[in-house]
Amino acid sequence: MSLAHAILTALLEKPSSGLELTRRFDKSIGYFWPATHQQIYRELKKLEEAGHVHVLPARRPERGQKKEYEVLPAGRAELTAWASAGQDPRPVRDALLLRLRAAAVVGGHGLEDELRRHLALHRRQLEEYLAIEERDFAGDGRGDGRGDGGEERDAGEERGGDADARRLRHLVLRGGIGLESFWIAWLTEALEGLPDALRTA
Amino acid sequence: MSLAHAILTALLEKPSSGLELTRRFDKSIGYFWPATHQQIYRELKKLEEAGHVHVLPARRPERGQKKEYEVLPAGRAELTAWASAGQDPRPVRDALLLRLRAAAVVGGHGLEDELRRHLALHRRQLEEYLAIEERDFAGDGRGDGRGDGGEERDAGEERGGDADARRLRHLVLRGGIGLESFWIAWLTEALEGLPDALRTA
DNA sequence: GCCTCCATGTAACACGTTACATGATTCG
DNA sequence: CGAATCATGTAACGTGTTACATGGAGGC
Repeated sequence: MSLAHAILTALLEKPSSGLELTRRFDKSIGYFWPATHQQIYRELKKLEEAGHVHVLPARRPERGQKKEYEVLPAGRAELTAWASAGQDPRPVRDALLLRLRAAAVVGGHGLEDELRRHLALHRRQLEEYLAIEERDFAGDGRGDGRGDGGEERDAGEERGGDADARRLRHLVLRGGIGLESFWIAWLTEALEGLPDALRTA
Repeated sequence: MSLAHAILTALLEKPSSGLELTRRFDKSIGYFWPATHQQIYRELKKLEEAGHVHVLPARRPERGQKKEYEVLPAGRAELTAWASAGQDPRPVRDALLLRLRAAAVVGGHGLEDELRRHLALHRRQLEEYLAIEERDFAGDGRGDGRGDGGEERDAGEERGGDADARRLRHLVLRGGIGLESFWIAWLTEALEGLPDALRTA
């Protein structure tokens, strides 16, 4: 039920419509829990049925009209409980590792290009994260910062924006930075040691 | 369709029944693409319908009797193509990062314990990987090794067991080691900088 | 009027998770 | 014979993915 809680978090930061949520996800929470608008609509409906959110009654309940959602006390309570609950990490599922494993058995030309392509993707993502860090947490030490990863800067309210919240958001961002850095290091190592049989040229 | 290809890889290394595959997954391929026996049975059925594998005709097609599967040429071709194909990395989905993000908004006592618990889990996984590396790739430099992560040592055949395959399997294992090491480092950093408001004691 | 964008949604499918069902074999 | 274990399988559900449908508003 992680998506529901991701939505509650985003809605607490700022009441929004479904599409607005989708766009905000794309540049913040979606970095570590992406979602399409279909998923979000589906989940908003369930959250409403559960009494965790409701539509702001600024009239207009028709199709094609914006519906602004807001978190209800029950939703906040649910999120608070979930944030502290125990939950095992998801098992790793990485197709690239799997493909290397397959290549060990059947070979695989073109793998070098694929590794380079992934390396470029991870470098781009890392740059994006670093830019956010520079913009929102400039001058902060590790584990301390302001903002969460580039979202709602325009909103300008920062109602939960005390130092602790700031530190937590920076910590999350540093998680993303560390992950991308790991993949870049691993891919670089992989490309150095790749058997000639799997090289492209 | 990664699971299907994971199964093809495992079956090429050694023809097996569904349950045998499940058990082998648990200590090798399952480290980066876990699967339950239900998933594996479902997928084996599809692979058989697609003509990628077939049941060895050592009689016994009844329920409750072992069915030994083997990869057909079409299955090997499919796997070879997949191993070289392009495929974007899956987006990250990490609930712990999400919960830290939620805690930045609604708080969350008990998070410290949860971080410590995850730290312990990742340390255990790292030790498991390192033990495998020590056992199967002892003395090898980075990116070169023998074995893939602890499986089928008993099989003793290693038909694809040339130096390249060995190196690839070691590379995959080093991926796992690197990932666990990253999480350990990040969790340690997180625990150091955790706001007092989120600590358990 | 038409096209584009905004916004909400439906439908169908793929895949992972969990619980349970059923037959065969072995061991006490 | 009963219980445990091996082995295969069904069923139901949650969630992620992809494609498409519908209506309103603004611009040309």
